Amino acid sequence: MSKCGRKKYIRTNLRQMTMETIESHQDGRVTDSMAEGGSAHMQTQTGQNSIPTLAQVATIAETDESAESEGVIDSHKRREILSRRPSYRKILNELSSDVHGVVPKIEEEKSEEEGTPPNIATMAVPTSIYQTSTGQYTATGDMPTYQIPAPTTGLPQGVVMAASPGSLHSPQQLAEEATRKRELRLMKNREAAKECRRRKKEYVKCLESRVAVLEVQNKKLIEELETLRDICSPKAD
DNA sequence: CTATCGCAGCGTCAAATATA
DNA sequence: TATATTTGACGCTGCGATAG
Repeated sequence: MSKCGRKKYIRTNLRQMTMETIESHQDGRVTDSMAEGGSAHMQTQTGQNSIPTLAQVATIAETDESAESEGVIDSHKRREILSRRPSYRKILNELSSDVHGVVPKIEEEKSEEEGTPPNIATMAVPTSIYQTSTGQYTATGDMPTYQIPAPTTGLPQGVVMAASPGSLHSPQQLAEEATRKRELRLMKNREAAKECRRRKKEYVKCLESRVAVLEVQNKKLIEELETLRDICSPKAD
């Protein structure tokens, strides 16, 4: 693996560790029990648990160091270990149903009916609500105000719709059709990847703001506890 | 000035997941 | 179940910071 690729791999592990930590703190459950119960996590279709535990992830990161020198772990094995989590949208929605007001909620896309401009979703974020191209989010943290170009609903300019399959005759036409389909697929995936990365960034921001909120809450509760202790058990002087 | 590093973003592939 | 969508992983590029 290249230096860059490996760096990103470790980063991914750290993200999973962070999520496990945050979610465990959120509802007081330990990570393993979350994987078992009806939480936001899910199992893959093959029945394998999609969530590596903290220890597993740490082990992965450590073993990867040695594996790099040995050149042992291939990408397939990694994929098995780091199998996919639910989408960011899903995770956030799950979290938001647990803790209202603390976690932003990603709603389904309905910008068209709500009369938003065709290409720009204005992000007026005075306090705790912000909107994205995929819908409306709420957040308690200090979210930046910015504009996100809404995804184009139709095909981008320059894309010509396919002729009906029945109209194709020669092998050359079939090849052209295959090429066109591939280009269309690549273009759609390109856009999807951009959108996915944008969602991921929002997701990370939401988690960060949530951490900030919870830290403040924690601090207040500790102070409150100290106060109550002082009241209940005054020092005998 | 040049080499190196760290980071962010992009395009692509492949697999997991969602949906019709 | 077939198809569409989503996202992790990878490799690559460009940019700014820093050391030599």
